[in-house]
Amino acid sequence: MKTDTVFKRAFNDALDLVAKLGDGEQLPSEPALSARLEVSRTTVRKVLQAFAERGIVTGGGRQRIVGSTAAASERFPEAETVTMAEQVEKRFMEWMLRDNARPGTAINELELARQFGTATTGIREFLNRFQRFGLIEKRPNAGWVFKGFTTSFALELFEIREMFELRSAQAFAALPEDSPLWQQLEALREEHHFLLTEIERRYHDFSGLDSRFHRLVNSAAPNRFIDSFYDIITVIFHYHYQWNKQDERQRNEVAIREHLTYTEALFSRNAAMIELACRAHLASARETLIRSTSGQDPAA
Amino acid sequence: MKTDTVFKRAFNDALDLVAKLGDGEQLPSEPALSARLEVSRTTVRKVLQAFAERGIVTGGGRQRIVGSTAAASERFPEAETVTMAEQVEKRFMEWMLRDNARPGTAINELELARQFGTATTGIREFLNRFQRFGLIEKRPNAGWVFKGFTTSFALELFEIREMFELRSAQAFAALPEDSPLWQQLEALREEHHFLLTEIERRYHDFSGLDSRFHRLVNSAAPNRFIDSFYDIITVIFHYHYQWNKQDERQRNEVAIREHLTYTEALFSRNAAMIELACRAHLASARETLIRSTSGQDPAA
DNA sequence: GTTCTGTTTCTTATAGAGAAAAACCAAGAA
DNA sequence: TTCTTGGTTTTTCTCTATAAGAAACAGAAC
Repeated sequence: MKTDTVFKRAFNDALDLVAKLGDGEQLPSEPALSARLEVSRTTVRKVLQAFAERGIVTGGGRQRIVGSTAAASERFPEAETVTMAEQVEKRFMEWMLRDNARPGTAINELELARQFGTATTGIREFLNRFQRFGLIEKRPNAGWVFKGFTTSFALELFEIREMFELRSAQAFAALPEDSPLWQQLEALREEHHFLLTEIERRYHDFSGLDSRFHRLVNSAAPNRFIDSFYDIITVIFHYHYQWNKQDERQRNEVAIREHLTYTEALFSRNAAMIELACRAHLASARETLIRSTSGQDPAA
Repeated sequence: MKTDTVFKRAFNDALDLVAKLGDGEQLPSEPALSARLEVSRTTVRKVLQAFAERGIVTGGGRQRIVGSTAAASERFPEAETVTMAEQVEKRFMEWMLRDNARPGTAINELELARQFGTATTGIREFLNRFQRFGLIEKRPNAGWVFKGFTTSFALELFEIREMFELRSAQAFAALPEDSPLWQQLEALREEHHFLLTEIERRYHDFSGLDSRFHRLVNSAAPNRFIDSFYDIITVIFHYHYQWNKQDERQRNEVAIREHLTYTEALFSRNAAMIELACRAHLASARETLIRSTSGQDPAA
């Protein structure tokens, strides 16, 4: 059976919306809500019905009014708004990174399913998608092997990343003066400066900024394979950051400064400078990743 | 329920083996057969039992002898030896390339399942794996869209391919004199020459040679992401060749000559020559692919 | 005529089950 | 001791089923 996470998330979102509208106000139409909440009208109607039952809205048909219980109404817990597939991803990444799974470990669909409390179907689906990360390998009819979060993984990942990023950075520099990307770059520069002033308190926010920065650079000359590769980077770093807190503040501060140098170089449009700044930044990012790999490559 | 394609394929293979042994000969042990046929001993035993029932082998335990009916025994038809997943891939690629599906077409799991005569699970699994080809896109809770086998697909594919191949080719040139890869390259050169002499009759054989040649170049400095990307190339070309027969003989002859120039360049270890030869070959391969794309990119 | 709601139909996400294949275990033969 | 076979357990592959969610349809309201 499907989980009703979509409904629950929409319910919570709609609750915020209704609270913002205030008591006695008229609700938007179903199609309007559907667009706003980014779910189908079917789900909107289900939410609306739940609201009616709880007295959050009164009246029906075209006359739906925000009721008095709206503010007091209970939300669904966050945990119930994540889809099964997302849970599997999260749990698997934790298993891999936090429990420090050894290279060569056999991955057992059935066992993972039991451990995660889901059906095997979901595990299989995840593993099939996850295959492209280059961390697991399938042996037909005999399960999967974990290849290990090893040094050579990090090296291979960064070899490609460097090729892609250098290419995109040069493409960025070649952008016409009036490209909107320059303004976006300027805006990101501001954000970097701002984060630097608040670094003590908000250093965790760098992760998201990092991703947006590199995606912007990559968007100068879009290529679906590069985008897709960047998805891998993003996921790896996302979980990696959550798990490796060592020197986080300092690492991030260094990275911000590197981004700023890199940004300068882009604005200068000087190919040599760009290459230098880009290489320098990637080299230090690589170091960080390597330091947290298991180090042990499986015997060939 | 699982298909018994593994058993049937093993049965056929074992039949070949038994025929080669000849009447009255002793069979290898179960573990030996398991290794030879590349299936588990469980399957070997099932085959052996089937052989016993058909009188293909006589005796049991450690004394299994090839019987007289071995030569006359019926094989399972090829069609029954391909696994469901392989069938789905084949049918889907045909749907995409041969039926010339339009960019933006919605892909319906249920409909494909009906069309291919399989359960939806298998379709889902395939689509999830196929996602990395960059030809389809998932919209959560609402199926998949086919992005189209378009010109920009071909361009993006070849942009990456060129980056990877240039890098690998230079790495190849930097290989030590005594690397075994040089001999393999020499052997492939021979094969190219030989194929050229028989080109009229055997031009279809180029496809496999092409794949082996480029994989050899890539193996100079292994990188899992490059390998994985090359899997995509291989599959695309495999099906593309089956479908686009136009000028096949001539195209392949040109490509063989390009490979030979490319090989010369590698042996020369001259970076500039290598780049030139590699670029030239990839450019003509790209042209071929572009000519068979639908050409119509979806409106942005 | 456009936009809305009520209703119906179709599709996706997930669970569950069972046969095929692999992996394991123990006892016997070489 | 090492390899082989017979029997048992575990895991993968694939199908079926069903609630959740999207999409299509039709009539009503603006």
